Amino acid sequence: MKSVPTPPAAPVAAPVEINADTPTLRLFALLEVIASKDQFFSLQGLAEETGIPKPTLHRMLQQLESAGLLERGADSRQYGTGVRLRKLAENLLLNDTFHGARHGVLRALVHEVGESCNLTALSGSEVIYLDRVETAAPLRFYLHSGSRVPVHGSASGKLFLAGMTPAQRQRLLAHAPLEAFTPKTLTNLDALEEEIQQVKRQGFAFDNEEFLPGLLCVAVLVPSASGRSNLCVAVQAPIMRLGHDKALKLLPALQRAAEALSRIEHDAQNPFDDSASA
Amino acid sequence: MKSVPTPPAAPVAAPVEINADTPTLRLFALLEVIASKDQFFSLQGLAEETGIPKPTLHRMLQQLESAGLLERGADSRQYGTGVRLRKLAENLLLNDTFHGARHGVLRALVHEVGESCNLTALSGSEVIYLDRVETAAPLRFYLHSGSRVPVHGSASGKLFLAGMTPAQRQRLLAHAPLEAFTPKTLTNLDALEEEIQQVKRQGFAFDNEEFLPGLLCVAVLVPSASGRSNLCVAVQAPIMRLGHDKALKLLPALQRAAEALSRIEHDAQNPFDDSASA
DNA sequence: AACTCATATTTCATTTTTCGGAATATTTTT
DNA sequence: AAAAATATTCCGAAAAATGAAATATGAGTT
Repeated sequence: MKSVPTPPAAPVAAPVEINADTPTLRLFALLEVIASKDQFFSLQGLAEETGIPKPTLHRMLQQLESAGLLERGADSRQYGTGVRLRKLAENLLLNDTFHGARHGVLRALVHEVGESCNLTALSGSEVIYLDRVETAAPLRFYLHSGSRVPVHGSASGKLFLAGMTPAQRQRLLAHAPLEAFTPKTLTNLDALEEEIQQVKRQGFAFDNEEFLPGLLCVAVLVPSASGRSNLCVAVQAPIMRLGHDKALKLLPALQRAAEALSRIEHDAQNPFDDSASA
Repeated sequence: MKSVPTPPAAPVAAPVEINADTPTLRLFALLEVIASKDQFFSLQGLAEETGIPKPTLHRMLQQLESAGLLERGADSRQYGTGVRLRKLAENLLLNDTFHGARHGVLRALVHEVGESCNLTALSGSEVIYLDRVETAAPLRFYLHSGSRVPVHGSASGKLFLAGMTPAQRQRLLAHAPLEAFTPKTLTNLDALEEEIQQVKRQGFAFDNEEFLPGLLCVAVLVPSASGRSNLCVAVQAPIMRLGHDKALKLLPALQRAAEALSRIEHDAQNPFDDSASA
């Protein structure tokens, strides 16, 4: 029996330690606690969770809010992440992947499969292209890094959705209609949910002309050591060159690339873990 | 040997402003500069670019490095972003389903009404743009999310003011004189108060070229389960395209979007409560 | 090897910021 | 209307940031 990939660690209220040597790093640690939430939070709640005295926490939050890093929700006692923080996060991911080892892996993958590939992440309700390497073939789609595509009309998007809890997924999808980009776009919530379940079972996702007519795409998640992943690798090609069956044959190469990408992060995190690459 | 004189170190005259009121925010602004780079950088280079004195910058970088937010390359004089920072960025985007959902609603609204729309909140004494989706029309105002506009010169601001008690309103407005941005700006407290009463009666607010000449804007509050709301949706367009009467016709669509936005937060009102609800 | 020049790091007195207990204010609940 | 919960402000003591100057390091050159 095949075990499903472990879902993210249960959101158990754990005693979060905000220990750092300097005020700034404490503030930063606070941001990390906040970034790990998928809910708005109140001063009181955060104070209890972190053990920071309320006046101190109040000042911290106020500072972050006035800087645009946090914002308050409709009920003004609730805080959430702000525009500025999101922009920083996007910039960080965008600029970070272009150079370095990840780009190399992507290039190798393109060389192996012969079609354009890209690295994607979820940002808000859209999928953003972090990096992309083009095939040499003359017929191509114009999609460069930094582009955004809808979550329900992209292979990567489906994978990210599959990694969420039903509540998170519902929050993201239930309040706005699913725009139809092509006749094949899944615009029905139930159909999409079914597809997502299948994606979860399979471990990979297709986009079969659901965003751009003539464009087929297969994606897999880049496994993350800790919890959910916010990274996908995908192959993309004109359907006349890459049909469904042929795309399936590329899966092993994709998986290998995903593993390699995963290892890059892992190695960076554990510099002493000398895994002998025999 | 090296025959090329000097690597064309760009005559960096670009004065990146690191202006913030607190050490922490300065540090954060520095991180933003760093995040916008797609390559490693040196202390010297950053110092020149930002104008921060070298000892200060050195301490900042050291602090960030020892916290794992930055890393140094093999050549120990080169800094780049660290795992921890990337992890934060990924988490941030991954968990930001609220913003994602709101963005989706906003996008649908823009699609429906054909003009740029935005989501605003009151932050301090100003209105901040939480999110914005542009129309495809070529003539547009350049207002991006994160912008701040005065409370007395924006449709959203008037709605927020209308939701306050007279005492709160007074406290906020008496603080500073009402700056005139255009000839139509309400700079007189009594006139503003009268307008606010009307807004309260109507349930929506206009900004008729009171902030930018030629810009018309209509806004409604996003109803909040608990009393006062700190969220608005608004349509914005050049007055030549969107007159007063035409704007009135868009109100139902706005209201519907506001309802949808309201539901997003309502659906997840009790984060820690999974059994006690009636 | 010795010198030079550019960059990196340490030192330290001064200024600025943070800290958080206690008091006050606001909102929600009873 | 009172009580309870939550949010915000005050303010003196403690901690941290600041940056000019001094010092250290290292790459390139003579």
